Parts: sequence; C-alpha cells; structure tokens
Amino acid sequence: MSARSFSFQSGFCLSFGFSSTAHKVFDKSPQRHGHEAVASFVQGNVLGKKPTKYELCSALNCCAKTLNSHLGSQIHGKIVHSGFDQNLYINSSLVNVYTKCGSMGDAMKVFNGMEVHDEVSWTSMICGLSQNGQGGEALCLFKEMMTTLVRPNCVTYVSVISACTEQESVFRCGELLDAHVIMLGHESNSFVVSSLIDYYSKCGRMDKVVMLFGSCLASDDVVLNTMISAYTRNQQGEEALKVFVKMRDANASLSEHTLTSVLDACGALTVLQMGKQVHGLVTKMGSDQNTFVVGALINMYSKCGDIDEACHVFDQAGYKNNILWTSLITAYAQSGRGPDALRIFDHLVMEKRFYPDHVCFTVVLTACNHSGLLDKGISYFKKMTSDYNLAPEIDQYACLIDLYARKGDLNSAKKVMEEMPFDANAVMWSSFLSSCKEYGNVELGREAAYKLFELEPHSPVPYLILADLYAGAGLWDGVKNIRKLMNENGVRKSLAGWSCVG
DNA sequence: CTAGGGTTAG
Repeated sequence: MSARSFSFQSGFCLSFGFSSTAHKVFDKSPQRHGHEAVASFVQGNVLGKKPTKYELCSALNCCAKTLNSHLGSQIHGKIVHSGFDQNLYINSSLVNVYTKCGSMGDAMKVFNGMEVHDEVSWTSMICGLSQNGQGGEALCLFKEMMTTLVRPNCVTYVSVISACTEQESVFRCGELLDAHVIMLGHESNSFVVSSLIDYYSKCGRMDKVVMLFGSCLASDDVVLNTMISAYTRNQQGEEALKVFVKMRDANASLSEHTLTSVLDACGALTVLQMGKQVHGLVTKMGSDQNTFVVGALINMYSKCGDIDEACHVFDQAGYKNNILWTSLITAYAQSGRGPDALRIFDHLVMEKRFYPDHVCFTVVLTACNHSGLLDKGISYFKKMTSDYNLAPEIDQYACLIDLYARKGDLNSAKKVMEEMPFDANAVMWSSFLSSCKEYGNVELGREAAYKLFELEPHSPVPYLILADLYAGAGLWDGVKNIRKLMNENGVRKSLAGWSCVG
C-alpha cells in the first residue's frame, strides 16, 4: 500500500456520464432520518462542539443518502482542519459523497490524496466511476488495484461487473471477472449473482443466466427481479411471468423494480389482462407516481394496442418528466402513429417544456424511419448537436445510418459508419447490406457482406443476401462463388435462428 | 466500544 496517482484517460466516455447518472439519482428520495441526523450534526457544529471522527463519518453518510454535496464539502473542510484527513473510513465516505453527487473531480482529488488505501477506499472510487457511466475508467482503476497488495472483495466485483455491463468498450471483461469470482468463492453472494445475471442476460447468454439462477438460493428479491428482466430482454416473457407469479404466491417482497420489469414482460407478450392485474397491484402498492412504473405502464398499454389507456395513465401522473414524455412519444411511435409522436415532440420542444435526451432522440429517429420521414429524421439528428448540445451515441448513429440507407443514399450511410466515433457493428452493416440489395448496389453490398462474414462468422444471412444481389445483377459466377465460400467457411445454409433476413 | 464501499427499472 503506497502512495499512488491516477489520472483520467483522455475522456473517451465523458458523454455517457450525464444521462446514466441522471436516472440513477432519480428515485433516491431523501431519507427523513437522514435529514434529522444531518440537522443534528449541523446543530452540534453550531453549538461549537468538536465533532468526533465517528460523527463526521455518519454525517457524510447522510450527505451521500440525501445527495447533499454542499454540506458534504463543508464537512470536508472541517475534516481537513481537524486532522482526520488521512482517516480511511472518512475518506471512503467522502469519495462516496462526491461520486453520488456526480462531483467526480472532487472525488478523485480525495482518492488521490490518500496515502494509504484499503479495499473499501478502492471500491468506493471504482464504484463511483461505474455509477457515473465511466466504466472504462472503473476497470482501469480495478486493474491498478490488482497491482497492489490490497485484494478486491465481493463489493469490488459487484461494482466492476456492473461497469462492464454498462460500457461497451469493456463489455468483454465480464467473463474474466466471472472466473475471478468463482475462483474466490464469491458466487454465492446475492449481490454478485444479480450483477452477473444482469451481465450475462445483456450478452444474450441465457445458458449462463439459468445456471447462475439455478445454483443460488433464489429467494433474494433483487436476484428474482433481475431474472424477470433477464427473461424479458431475451424474449422469454412466459418465464419472466412465471418468476413473478412465484414471487407473488410466496409473498416475496415486491418492489417498484419488480413492477417495472413484470410490466415489461406483459408488454412483450401483449397480455393485456395480466397487465391490467399488475396495474391493479401498482395502485394497491401506491406506486402510481413512480416514474419507472408509470413509464412501464404506458409502454405496456401501448404494446398491447390500448393507446387510450396509455394516454390515460400518462394524464394521471402528477409530475411529468423526460422519462414520461418519452414514454408517451414512444407509445404513439410504436402504435404506428409516428407523425403524432413527432407532433408531440415538436410541440414540447417549441414550448420549451422539456429538453430531449439521447433516449428520446432514438425514439424520434426510429419513428421517422418507420414512417418513411427520412429527410425529417436526418434533420432531427443534426438538431441533437446544434440545438441541444448532445453528442450522438451509438444508438442514434445507427438510426442515422438507417435513414440514409433507406433513402438510397448509400454513400452517406457508409461515410457515417466510417467517420462516427464508434465501430460500426453487425446490426448497422446488416441494415446497410439490406439497403444495398434494395437499391442493387453490388459494390457496396459486397463490402458490407464481407464485413459481416468477419463480424458474424456463423450467420448465413449475409452470404444469402449477397448471392441475391449478384443474381439480381446477373453475376452468376459470383453466385457460384458464394456457395463455394460458404462451404470453405463452414457456414450452414439453414436459416434457423437467423431471423433477420433482409 | 461507536465509522466507510454493493445488485435490479426508459
């Protein structure tokens, strides 16, 4: 354990910070007793008592709970003056306060100023980076921790696994961390299990998910909530509902996370009756003002084709925020009423009632795509940067590529793929390839197909589309060559499991 | 003797 320093890598993921923090902070309503404890600390302070290190620590905890960075930094000053500025407990708390409030610079300053670190102080900083959308930095710091004599524990792994889950650039590290966890015998910790289940479900590795679920006690409610969303995410809504029904029948504690996830499952299965039952439960539990729950209700009703009820739920919500407005716009967009969705968006923007974020733009751009309003979509994309100072993320670039490609402007689509700050993925190349086929562009289609041969080496789809493209152009040698290529690369011609044929 | 970090939801 020696003095150390750490600097941010040139901010390649700074743009992720805001949106993910914003929603994590959302439901952390200040705790009443937290306020009381802070108040009593401040009162003691005013009366001139010198706080003990224990009192300082508790006060910092309350600041973290209530997201009060102002009081936190006042206490920070007190700490420096009272000579506790190398206390491990206090500094870990301080790092926690600053990261919870999104003051990453201050957190880093405290962390770097510590002469000695233990597993908790390392974990506080790693976790803080992860929760602020800086998963890459979180992993860097974890690697640095591994070079010291301090060993990570369960909490460290939970933080770093969730960092991998949310950040594409370090996504593949998750499996390695799983191996660590097993080696160290942490796989029975329910926090670790739920973070791993979440990770694998987002990789589409349901085999791993089911294995993890089977080998844990399965009574932890967060694990169960995670399973409901894992099944839903991977098109196994029936299984998701089974988990929920089991929870309900076992009198497990149902939270707003549970309601949100199970409503998602109902929407995916379009089972309106079940959805209405859950809606009843929402009312009974008094969760009808929780943004996530209300958003999920709107989504469920619109997926079940009941747009009127979706609007009714929206109207009933007392407080309308970005998430709810976005849910409403999504509801119209996915009910085949793209132009209505755009009208609501334009109206809100004009009246400055809300500032759209990345998620909202994805909905708007998708709506344009589905309604064939391609030029309109392109101009919305441009507005992201010009009017809202939002750096487009990979999802919005995917929409833009789609917009250009569907229009037949294949060169612009390709230019976006080459110049955007992300690597074009298989989904993008696939939709590009489909458009190449649509417009009979052999040259670009070939390029896209060969890219896909690398990105999805087992999929027959790009081979078949390219063969189609060649056939359409009368290039029969090319068609023959594709068959040869498939044999050479061991690609099976069966389309089973490859649903997205262009 | 008292104190610090964690999972799930658009």
